[in-house]
Amino acid sequence: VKEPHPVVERSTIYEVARRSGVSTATVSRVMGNGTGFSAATRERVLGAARELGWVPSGSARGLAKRRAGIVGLLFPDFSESGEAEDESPLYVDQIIRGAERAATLAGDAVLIAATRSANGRELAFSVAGKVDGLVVLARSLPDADVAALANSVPVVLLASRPAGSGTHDRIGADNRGGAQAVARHLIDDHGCRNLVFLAGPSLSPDSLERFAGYRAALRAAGIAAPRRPSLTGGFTESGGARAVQAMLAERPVPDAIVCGNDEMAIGALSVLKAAKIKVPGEVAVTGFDDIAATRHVAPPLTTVRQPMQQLGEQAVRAVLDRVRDRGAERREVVLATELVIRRSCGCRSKTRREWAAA
Amino acid sequence: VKEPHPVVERSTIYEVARRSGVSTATVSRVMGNGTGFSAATRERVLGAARELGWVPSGSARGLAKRRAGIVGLLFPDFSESGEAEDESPLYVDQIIRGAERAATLAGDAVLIAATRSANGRELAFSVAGKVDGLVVLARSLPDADVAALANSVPVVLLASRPAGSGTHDRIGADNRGGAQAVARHLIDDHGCRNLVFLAGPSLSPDSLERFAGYRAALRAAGIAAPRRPSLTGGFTESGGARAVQAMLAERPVPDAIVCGNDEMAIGALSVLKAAKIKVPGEVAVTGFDDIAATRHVAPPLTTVRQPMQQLGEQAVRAVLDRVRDRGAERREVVLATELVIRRSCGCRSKTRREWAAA
DNA sequence: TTGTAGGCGTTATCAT
DNA sequence: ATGATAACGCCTACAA
Repeated sequence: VKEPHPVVERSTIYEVARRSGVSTATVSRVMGNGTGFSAATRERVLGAARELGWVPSGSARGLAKRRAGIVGLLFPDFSESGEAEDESPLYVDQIIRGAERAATLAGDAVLIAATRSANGRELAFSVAGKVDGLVVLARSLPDADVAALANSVPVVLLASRPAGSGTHDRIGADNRGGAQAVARHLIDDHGCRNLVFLAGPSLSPDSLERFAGYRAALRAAGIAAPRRPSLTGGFTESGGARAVQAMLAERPVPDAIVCGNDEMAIGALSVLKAAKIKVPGEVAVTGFDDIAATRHVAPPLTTVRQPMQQLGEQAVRAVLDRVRDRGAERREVVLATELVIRRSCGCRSKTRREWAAA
Repeated sequence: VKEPHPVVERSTIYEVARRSGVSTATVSRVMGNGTGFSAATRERVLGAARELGWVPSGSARGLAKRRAGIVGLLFPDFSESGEAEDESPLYVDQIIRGAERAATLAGDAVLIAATRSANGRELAFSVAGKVDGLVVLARSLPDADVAALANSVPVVLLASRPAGSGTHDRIGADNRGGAQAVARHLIDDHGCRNLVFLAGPSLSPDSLERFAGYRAALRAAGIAAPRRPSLTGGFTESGGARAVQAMLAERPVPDAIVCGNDEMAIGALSVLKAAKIKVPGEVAVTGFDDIAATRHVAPPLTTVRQPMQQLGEQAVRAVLDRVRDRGAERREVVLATELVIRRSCGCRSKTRREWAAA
């Protein structure tokens, strides 16, 4: 059976103009929320447009206005890189949501593209042509490619290496401060002295910064800390589980395991449970990001909240601003992170403030 | 301090042509992965492009080829509709991921836009102009608007009302079958006779279908079932919690609570726990979707897996196919769902098959 | 292999 | 308030 499908040959402004008895200029005026036409004309034009199912071509419009009304978001997708499991996908999803919100609010749309294994460079330049500006999430592309990209279109770096990383606008979260805060809490409020840090991918700026904050806290407490993280879990749940498993086989249980993100902490929790090691009784565990699952695991995870949606929002706002004024001063925004105390650190739902008071 | 920012005035094909000593036609050829030029020319052109930081304008290209190389994804965002909490955001995020993957694979990009309270119609038509085709997630727009949209651009419905819903292509999951499967499992394998269904938003096609499947299972077992769900939780965790809370105050604890999605089931679990009602001991609880958190709650949630990424993938594949051949036969795809047995139903990690064997 | 030139659908500048 | 009419930056026959 051959089902007839309504063929929609896209109509043009000319047809609308003819049908409504005006010039294309007038049609353009009523569509471009401009002014300079009577109410009657407006209705006629809108009516004709509706009848023809016409919507102005974004391409033609973009060409004429030299503005596509689209901002791109480039992020890395590691889901095919060996691991069957995605690497902190929730983090990226939140950023996407934030970006979408800010863009829509500004009357723009957002184009998303995940750079995978090899296609990165090519993909990046493909989307660069379609957008007015680009926000590039950390580890989406090699630095050289990012530099080249920035030579073709306004680029804002997201969650990348802080400062000195070049001449681009940059939005990020205070990873260092957040990590330092959890570690300090563990040390000061729970008396931990023997801690270990479970790091993410070695080239993750986030992981690097968090480790730096962790070290700073230890240093401040006069506790020796290794120069490099002793444990590595690739930011995934299974990676975190494996790392802790291995640790258990090699050394005594520490006072606390400070994890580079929530997924790894959750993985840690599960192997600790399987090994019948009590959390937080025998060892405290903390995460980073504050993804939804942190509230559901047992015990609820103490972690550091990162304003993920805001990161996305601020990033597109930054590109949009730069698109409007390419000569503007370079922007560098660091959003605050917040210690979220639950049970896995040893607290019983007390807030940080209550601890301070005690 | 006024930091100088590298101003990137976008260059054009003309400048590249001049700089590399060829015509614009040749430049176009080497960019459009076409053929018809010597290796030497190619290098010269590419070099000039790189030096100028030139990438072909998507707008100009789209206008000339009558193809933007972009497909749009429209989804609803309920996060501002009173509830502070998002409604099953994870579901949408997965679909976005799938859509992105399929689009990138096809050499296209995907534009995302969330329809909120009022902006819906306007937003939809705005993105319609920027894309070659549109996948519209259920409840993004009133039916009338969808119909109007489809009159302007190829539209594929995602997770919407099945069949008869008009003349659009449609991709969905077997919600009915999945719901029927869990319910049957509860009845046949766990001897439940007194079940209740916790529904989502009343106009959610997914919720409707799941309830229908639930009823079918009861009917098949000779159990009376109400025509309409007795409990409603708006697909959110807090909504699910409230609904179960209310239920507890009004009637005896049932044998099982079949939830319309995982978030509500998780909410149910938490109030049940607070009320010291044992799951699955006193009451079984099941979810739908199989989001990540289902594995972390206690007890792990028995649920129905829905291939969320695949939904997104298939949907963009469908639009892309339709863009290529507007006269093609209408497509209607229903992806299979899968019963995922964990502990909240009363099973001890047994698979469905093992139950069948027993 | 390469160049010429018309056209793609809008917007915007001048006129009127 | 409305109409002509150049751009806008690229693609693609058609020629050479």
